Amino acid sequence: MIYTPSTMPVERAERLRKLGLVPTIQRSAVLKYLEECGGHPTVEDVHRAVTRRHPSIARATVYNVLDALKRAGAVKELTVDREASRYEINPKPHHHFQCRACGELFDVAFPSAVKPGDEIDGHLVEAIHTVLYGICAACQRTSGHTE
Amino acid sequence: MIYTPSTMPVERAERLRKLGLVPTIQRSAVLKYLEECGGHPTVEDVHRAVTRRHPSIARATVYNVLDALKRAGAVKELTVDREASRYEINPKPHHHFQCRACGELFDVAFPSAVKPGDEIDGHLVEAIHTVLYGICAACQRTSGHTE
DNA sequence: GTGGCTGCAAATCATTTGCATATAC
DNA sequence: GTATATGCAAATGATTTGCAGCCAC
Repeated sequence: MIYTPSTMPVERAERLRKLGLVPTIQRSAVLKYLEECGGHPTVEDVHRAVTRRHPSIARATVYNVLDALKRAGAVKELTVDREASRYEINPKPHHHFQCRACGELFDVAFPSAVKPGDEIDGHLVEAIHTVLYGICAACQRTSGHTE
Repeated sequence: MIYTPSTMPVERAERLRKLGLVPTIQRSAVLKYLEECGGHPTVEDVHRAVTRRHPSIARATVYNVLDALKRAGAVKELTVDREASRYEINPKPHHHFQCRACGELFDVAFPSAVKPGDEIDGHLVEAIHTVLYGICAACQRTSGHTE
């Protein structure tokens, strides 16, 4: 097993500690990538990216790290249909739109009819997960999107 | 291979034909179960139920049948997080609520802030998939639901 | 030192696929 | 008879797990 001792910016180590996580080079690298990419990478995306600088990071470790970051509230897991999970830095509340032509996923913002704290049929709402499906702006311009 | 010749109510055979599907006993049985159960069964649920009367139905056939019914518009596939897909008879539009205590899935109705045909950031919306998470009415009465 | 993490490999689970055979019409 | 479905088994792909060795503190 190749296990690289941690060297990372002090700020990110501090950031991880504040999240209640032992700062390791793997966690630092994953967090750094998520902050920089700004999109909705899959586990594979994260693993591929992080592997460039740290070739020995295991796929299972990426799963572990993402799960730890999720439980610490630093990132959100995003599941659309049965595709591989995606992760994003926890930002202000928003929803997602997936284009059925190109498959791309977009952040979209719109008012929700329901908010955390609301009650529906006696059920207490804590979180809302909405995905819109359709044709994205770019694909509408490309002919052939109508089926 | 044991392949049972079809015997089914004329109405359901007709129903399947109107959906553009060759009526087979397997399709009839799956449709019948979905109509009767009224919930959100998984593929395994459907397979287990249908197997009682037709012991030789293959799991793969249940997948095929559900997919055919879905493409024909008779049922909807429902994915929540990374759990196994669930299927429901295509009813009037509604959303779903999942209890994080007991895991149960409920149908809920509330006005959507977005409708099919709307545009958001230039993206054309065709469908909306919303899942609410929280504590259901029954689990709120049971102490211990607050973590 | 000690408990928490990691790398690696094997296992699991839902779903898909290939193919020979049976059915609907 | 022909196109379509089914049963069965093996393959796939994402995710999880078990475990021995390493690191943070």
